[in-house]
Amino acid sequence: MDSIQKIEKKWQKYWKDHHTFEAKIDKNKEKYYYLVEFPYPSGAGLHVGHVRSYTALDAMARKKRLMGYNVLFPMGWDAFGAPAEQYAIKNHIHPSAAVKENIKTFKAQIEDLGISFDWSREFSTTDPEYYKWTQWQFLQFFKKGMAYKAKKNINWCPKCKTGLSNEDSSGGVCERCGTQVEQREKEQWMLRMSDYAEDLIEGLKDTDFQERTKTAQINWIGKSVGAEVDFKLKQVDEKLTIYTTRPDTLFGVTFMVIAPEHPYVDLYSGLISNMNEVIDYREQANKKTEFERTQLVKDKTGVKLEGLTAINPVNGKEIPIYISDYVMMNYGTGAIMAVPAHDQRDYDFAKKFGIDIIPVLAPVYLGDDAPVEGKKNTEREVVVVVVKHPKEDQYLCVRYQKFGWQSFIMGGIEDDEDPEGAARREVMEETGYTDIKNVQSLSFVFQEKFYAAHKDVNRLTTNHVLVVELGSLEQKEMSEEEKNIQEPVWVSKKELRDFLNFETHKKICDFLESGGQAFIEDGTHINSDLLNGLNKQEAIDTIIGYLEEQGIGHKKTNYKLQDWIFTRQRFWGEPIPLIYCEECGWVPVPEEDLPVLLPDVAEYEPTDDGESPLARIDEFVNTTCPHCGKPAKRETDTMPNWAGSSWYWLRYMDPHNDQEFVGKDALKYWGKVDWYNGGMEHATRHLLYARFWNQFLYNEGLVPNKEPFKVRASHGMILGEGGVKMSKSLGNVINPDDIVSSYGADALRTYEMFIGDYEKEATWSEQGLIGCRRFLDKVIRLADKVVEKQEYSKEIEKDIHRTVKKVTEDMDSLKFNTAISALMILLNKMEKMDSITSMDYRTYLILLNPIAPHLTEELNEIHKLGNPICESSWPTYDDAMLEDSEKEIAVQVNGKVRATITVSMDDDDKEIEKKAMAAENVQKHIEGKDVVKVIVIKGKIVNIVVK
RNA sequence: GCGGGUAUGGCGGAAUUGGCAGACGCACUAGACUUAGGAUCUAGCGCCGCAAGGCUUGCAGGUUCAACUCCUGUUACCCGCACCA
Repeated sequence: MDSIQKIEKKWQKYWKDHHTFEAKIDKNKEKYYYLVEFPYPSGAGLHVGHVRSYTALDAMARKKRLMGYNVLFPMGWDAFGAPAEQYAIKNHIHPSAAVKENIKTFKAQIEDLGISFDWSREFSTTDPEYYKWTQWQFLQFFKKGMAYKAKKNINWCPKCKTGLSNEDSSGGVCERCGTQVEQREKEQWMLRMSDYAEDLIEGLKDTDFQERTKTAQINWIGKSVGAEVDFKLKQVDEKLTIYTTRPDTLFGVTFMVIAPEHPYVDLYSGLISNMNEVIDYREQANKKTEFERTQLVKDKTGVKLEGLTAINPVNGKEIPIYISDYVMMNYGTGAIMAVPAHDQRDYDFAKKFGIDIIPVLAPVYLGDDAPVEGKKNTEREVVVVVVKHPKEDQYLCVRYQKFGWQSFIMGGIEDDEDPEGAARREVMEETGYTDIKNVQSLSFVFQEKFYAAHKDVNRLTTNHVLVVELGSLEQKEMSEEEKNIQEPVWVSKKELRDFLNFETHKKICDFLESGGQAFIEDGTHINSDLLNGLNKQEAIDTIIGYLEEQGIGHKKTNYKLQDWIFTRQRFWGEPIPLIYCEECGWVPVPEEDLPVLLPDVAEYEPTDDGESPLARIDEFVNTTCPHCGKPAKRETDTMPNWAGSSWYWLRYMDPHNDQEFVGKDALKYWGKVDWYNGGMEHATRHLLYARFWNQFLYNEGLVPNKEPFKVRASHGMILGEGGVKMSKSLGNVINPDDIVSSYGADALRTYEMFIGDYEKEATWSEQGLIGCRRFLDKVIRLADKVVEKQEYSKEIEKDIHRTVKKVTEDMDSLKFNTAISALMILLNKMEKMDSITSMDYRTYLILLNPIAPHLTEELNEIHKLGNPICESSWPTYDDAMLEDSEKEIAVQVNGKVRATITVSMDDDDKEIEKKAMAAENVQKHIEGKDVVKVIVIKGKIVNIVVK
């Protein structure tokens, strides 16, 4: 046999010469469209991670073809972007030259792997024939008002000297270089992606994406349902509109916060007496990077607007207004109502600024004695008083002898009392301490439902928790009788939890220890007028109804998803095909003038002034208005590198069409991508952009499906030996070329498919690779046993059918590792036989072909087993051949395996039971015991239960 | 903080969806053979134990004749989002 490399080259040439993998529209065949994310052709060349996903889809594609499907499996290049530009800047050559060079390397590497891409459909996003249509589609957005230019604060990377979309500056750093982004005001082209927020969530239902991909998208879109509420300003006849998801807590509003950039700050600067302080704060906030704003989460800052207040629309209370950078201008209305009792951020702010905290929602606990049905229901307002020792770290508790209660001091609030008064009275009455220095009401209120045995009624108590400080231990005399009813006890902080026998009082300990926190869970509304007694959801519905009735608010859904910033101030991207005319405004370049080509000059450096390098090229900039013919200027910003990848799968269907971006017939036949493979890092960027783009085209009637992709799968990363990420600096990068030249492409492919769960990370192991090479060598040696015969060997006939089934199913669900394992098992069996038939061998080779295509073709040819495998069909299996007539099953005694017995498929349960009981070791374990039960699961197991 | 995920021998990982845990591969051990290699073949290989046997799927409970699998709680790690009201 020739060397591995020679064989691989030979078959690669064969497939190329015979156009084996070129897809043609064939209405008699069912289509299947496999897509793998096209790479950015970097100078570093192919990575073993690319090999993993390309091979996986290649294996599925090859198998589907053998099964008779018309498979589209294309490849191309996503070549706009920074690295090529950097290279060009350094070496003063046009980026397209560098791109051309890199593509050549990449393509040769992929061809060496024997991936069955249809190269007749290859293109690069940087080809003018391609980006002509990217520009054309941008104009469709423009014409529908879906692209607009807006001056706004954008994310600016000072290193790359370009604006970035929110998706590209996630976490406040530039996706490309990791630099902290700054906020810069700039005019930018935007695509109205936020209009599609709901559709992008809804559309997920029509896809089979992995759960993690769906949730990543849903989180990014960030839908929240709430209400907008208008608060009148006291000093002027104007209202401040806020957005909240918790309109049910409206009665607990004690202040409001607006974003530092909120327009009201300037609008009402005349009314604000501390404007200097406010402006100061705003400037500081502006200087903070996104990073600083989010890193200092805990520490709230802000300034009160003196002289400007709002009125709570539901109770008429006057409410102070603050500015603070914890409220963002770009979400909701840039203003919030603050309810410190029920929002942690508001709570932190209120604590820092000494603002009131009013609980309006109380948790409801069930007492130890549950309410009894049929008993009278009564309600009571109650205080629970935590008394601090004046010197020691101790708390005053009470032992209520009669009921065995050990608790804080408790008591009812009388009609003419407030909670504070009740607290004072109860402390004095029950414990005799009189020197009460200070009573503080905690923002902790809870309700408890229980059966009050001493009164024989059901009770619902609303418990107000107060903290009392004593000035001294001055105490009035208490009678023995009183002490017998209730005995005051000082308990140290450490023993407090053990002493208290009320669960609710332990919760008070939690609250005190945590330093206080907002209550954000569900409960029952209190202090809330029409909402009292309702739970969270009921109250939200009720109050929204009320607000709408009164015309002071309405239900509102908000999304975090924002419009797509679609311009970059860089050279190496698609020029935006628009012209600015003093007379006519923005005018699209006429379709017949597309593409607007990137000029061919040697100045690619980005500029500090935020202008694209294209702005320096007069011949490019100066043109005439297509509308009125007067002198006009071209847009000089370019598109982001996500533009070209937002529709490339459509172009593959019809890549050479110079009349349309894709022909109708091709669209109709190939439809949507059936299986799309790509990296997890694109779950919220490329994948969202692509879906948005496609949905827009769908709404314009330009494509037949609203969702472009059916299945989305992603491969796990391949880590270097030792489980660390492969990186140049660690020097542990595996170059696929080296592996191919020393072990062969088939061995590399087999190994990468065998390495583990396709969707999880995997660690590279040279030894593992060698193991796979050995496996292929064994397959070669197996040929020595072959005798010509057109039927399966009786001995392994069933094994072959089972393996066909296993491999067929596993390969469709990315379980390549178990498919290969099944093939190894079958191989081990065949190796033990004296001879195998040519049909055994050929079937085996076809099953292995999708994984190791070169070797299997070669063996098939040199042993004259039949047509080239790529021109043959996938084997089928017979269900009747899957089961053995006899089977070994386990016999358990009390769940422990004690023996195995051989049963025939025709044996009935009685027969099996008889055999099980007869087994020697079973006898030993049931001897002298009662057989309680015998469970026979046919074909699986017998379990004998004894006592 | 919110959301998603993972946890099984020395290692990568299997387990028909509740039915013999550790398939298959790697590493390792012993032996055979040789053309001395990235060999090949045979046997062994979760842990404790001479054995009988016992223990074992992150940890603690529960349901069941039977739990890696279902339920409750808990820990650790990974990923995504995050002052989003």
